[in-house]
Amino acid sequence: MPRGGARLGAGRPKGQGKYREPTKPIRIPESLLGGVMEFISTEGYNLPLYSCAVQAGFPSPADDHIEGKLDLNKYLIKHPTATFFVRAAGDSMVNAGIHSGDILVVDRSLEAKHGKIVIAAVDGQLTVKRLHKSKKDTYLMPENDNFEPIKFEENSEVVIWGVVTNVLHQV
Amino acid sequence: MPRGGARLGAGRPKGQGKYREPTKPIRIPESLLGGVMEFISTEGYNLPLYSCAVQAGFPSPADDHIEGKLDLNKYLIKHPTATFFVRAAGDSMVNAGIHSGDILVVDRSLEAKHGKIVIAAVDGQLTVKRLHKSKKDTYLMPENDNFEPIKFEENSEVVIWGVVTNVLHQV
DNA sequence: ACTTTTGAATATTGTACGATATTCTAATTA
DNA sequence: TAATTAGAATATCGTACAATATTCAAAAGT
Repeated sequence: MPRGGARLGAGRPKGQGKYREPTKPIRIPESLLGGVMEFISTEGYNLPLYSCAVQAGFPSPADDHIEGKLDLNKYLIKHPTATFFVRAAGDSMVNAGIHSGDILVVDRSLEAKHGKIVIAAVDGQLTVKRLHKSKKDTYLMPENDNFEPIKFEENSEVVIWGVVTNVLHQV
Repeated sequence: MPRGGARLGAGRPKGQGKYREPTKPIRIPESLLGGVMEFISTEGYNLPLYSCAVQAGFPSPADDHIEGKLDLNKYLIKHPTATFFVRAAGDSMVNAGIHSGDILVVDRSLEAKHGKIVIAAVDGQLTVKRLHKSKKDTYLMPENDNFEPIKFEENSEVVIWGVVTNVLHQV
């Protein structure tokens, strides 16, 4: 004998799947499969960002500190095709907060303006310096008194690779 | 009349597709579709890492500086489910390379050992300090002479949230 | 002999579909 | 009347499949 029957609200409810939301099948290159799986399982590496800043009003519980969610790749990399990293060596830029071993995020698509910290190839060697432009000359300035400025000649072997946007320091 | 015919090597060659390699269809939650697309188009945000370090032998062209490829999320986040970020405020840790406005990567799964920089909630307020453990006492030490150490009592309102692994500084 | 045309062969790709999982309610049972 | 059960309804998921794209070389044309 029949049981159940036509009625409103029968059937499996939406959002009961593995991801609690609808999905779409798309094709993934095999080499990126693992990465995509991880990307999904971490929800796109969107991790919470809290704030140390003093809150208005009375001292508040933990949740009130939350500022939002952050994906480091999206936060640090504005132009994926124009970005690369450089591992800093030496202490010529400690005053700018760049220590030996730090990873520098470099954007090749940004204009190398006066005052920006840039990566330059000098004599086939990569160096990180602050760009100092005046009406007459352009210099690559270290931020450490033990090092000498490098004069930037138009037809010299000095090539600016890109502008440093962030420093990743290991504590 | 028939043309062509059975023969070796006929047909579309492998690796001619959009991704130059075989693909597999998998289901993606709709909310992550955009992120996954971006992830694929940037090949998993794997960007080149160059080295400033002095190379052995004669000055070398650009390619010789390459150290490999780097995905920031993988590099900075070892335990995705236990990691969160904190935006630093104030100057109490400048000597440790932490400036106001920096993003701190915090791993909740690491043990807060002596000497580690930690995020702690003190009076409902998040602060970043260096953990100083001696036989008798535990202190939260600022790395700036203008600030006072905070004594860590077992039953106090001080709770350690996690260990700072990296500092992301904007130049 | 060289060029062009044409169908065969095979990789690629988006999506339709069968199988499964889950939940609801009416019918049945205690 | 309350607890249980079976069938209906519908979302979900992996993958098979049809349609497409691309290349190759034999046949036809010049």
